[in-house]
Amino acid sequence: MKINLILMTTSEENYLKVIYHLSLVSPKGVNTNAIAGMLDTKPSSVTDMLKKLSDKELVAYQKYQGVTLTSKGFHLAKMIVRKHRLWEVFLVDKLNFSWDEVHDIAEELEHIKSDSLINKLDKFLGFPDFDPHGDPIPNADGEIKKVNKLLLSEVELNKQYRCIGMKDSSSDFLKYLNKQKIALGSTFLVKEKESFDDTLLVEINSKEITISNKIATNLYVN
Amino acid sequence: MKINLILMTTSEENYLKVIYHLSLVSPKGVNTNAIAGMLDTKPSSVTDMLKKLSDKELVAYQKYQGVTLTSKGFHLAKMIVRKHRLWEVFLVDKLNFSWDEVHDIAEELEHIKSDSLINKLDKFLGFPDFDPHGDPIPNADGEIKKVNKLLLSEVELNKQYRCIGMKDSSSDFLKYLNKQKIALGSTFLVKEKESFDDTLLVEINSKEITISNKIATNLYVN
DNA sequence: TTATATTTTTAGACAAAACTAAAAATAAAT
DNA sequence: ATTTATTTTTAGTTTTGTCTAAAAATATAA
Repeated sequence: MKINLILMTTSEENYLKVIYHLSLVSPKGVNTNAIAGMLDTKPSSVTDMLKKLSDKELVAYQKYQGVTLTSKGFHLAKMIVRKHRLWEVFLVDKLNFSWDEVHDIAEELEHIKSDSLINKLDKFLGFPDFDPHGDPIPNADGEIKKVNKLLLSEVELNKQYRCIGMKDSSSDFLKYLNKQKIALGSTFLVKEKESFDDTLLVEINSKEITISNKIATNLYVN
Repeated sequence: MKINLILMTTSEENYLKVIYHLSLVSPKGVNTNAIAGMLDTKPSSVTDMLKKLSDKELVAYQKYQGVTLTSKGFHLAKMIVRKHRLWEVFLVDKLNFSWDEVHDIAEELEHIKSDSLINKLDKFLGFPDFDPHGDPIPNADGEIKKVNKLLLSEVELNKQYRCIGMKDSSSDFLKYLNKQKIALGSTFLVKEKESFDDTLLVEINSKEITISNKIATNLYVN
């Protein structure tokens, strides 16, 4: 699929990316308000942009019915996600940023338009499959490595698990994890689950700590 | 000088950069038409932008009299040039782009807004003093390493010189140099100068070639 | 010095992407 | 099935950066 000819503005790319992320949760159709919320903009602005994206055949849009991505739009969205995550790997692995600092910078870098740039970057980084938060990096064809993962809140007691990603990659959450010395690859063993509030007693890096349900529902393990 | 608080659009940055480059040649004042030519835009658009930049106190602008950069504008311009050239080093040294491919990509990368990014990149690259075309890279304070250089067209006969930069860094010129196997660091020895058209007979990398005056006036040596 | 040419600026218009406020459609609740 | 609430869209503005066409200033030439 050669669709690099399509010239996209930064704004269009941001909409496409948000629709992509939201459609992973609600594949039936993404609503205007949800998009507006994610982009910190007004629903009326979203409607305008949906018409534009629809004209470009990147989304299927019916008034009042929400949007879905077309295959073109889906592929393009994955390419933007690919760029974002590759740049995050670069920032952490090569420039020594910490994982809670890279999102905003990658948010800018993802809009640089050059296929050869991103493919050379990919090679330079050793074709990584996952970004610093454990999110999968689509390859040049848009293919994504699937990994079976479950939330820490759903695991069996007294079995070893390994941290492989975060559902929430906000700076605040990542800083909390830093404080608790939880990182990608940390091993978890859930010893007890408090039935009242689902708080977990977890052995992590051979130290025991308690983890709230809110935290546990944002950590992926396998 | 802390002027990172000033938020600049990509367009404003491009104007500032062009005014910087032009003012190195005509320090008395840069004219509207010259700016329009460099940015491939209309003089009327330039006038509009000069007013904007003047309001921000980045340029000193008097109707019909051309512009000069203020110290604020001068520093900001050097920071943009710094980013451009550091990204060029990254593209060539780390991603293995050739020197004639990097300009357009660096043109986009130079507008990424993050001081820590550019300073970490600088460190990652080993604090280079020159970009792949031999142009000096301003440091974080805006200081530029001065090097005494002269044009190949101005050198004495039968003396060794080393290529240290190009006046013209266009892709076409760089491709010509590739073909002639001329690169940064190549050694030149001018054996003859044709008085009629100033064509040079040059020994370069122990091979003799003739070099037109146009080429010779675009190569810096020392 | 007056006429001509060039450069620069003004005035008004346009497209992109956002906004506000009001209207219309859909969903939820009585 | 109405009424009420929520969501979404329309209509009309705004801002940024561009444009064209015309006017004004400056530079060049006769």
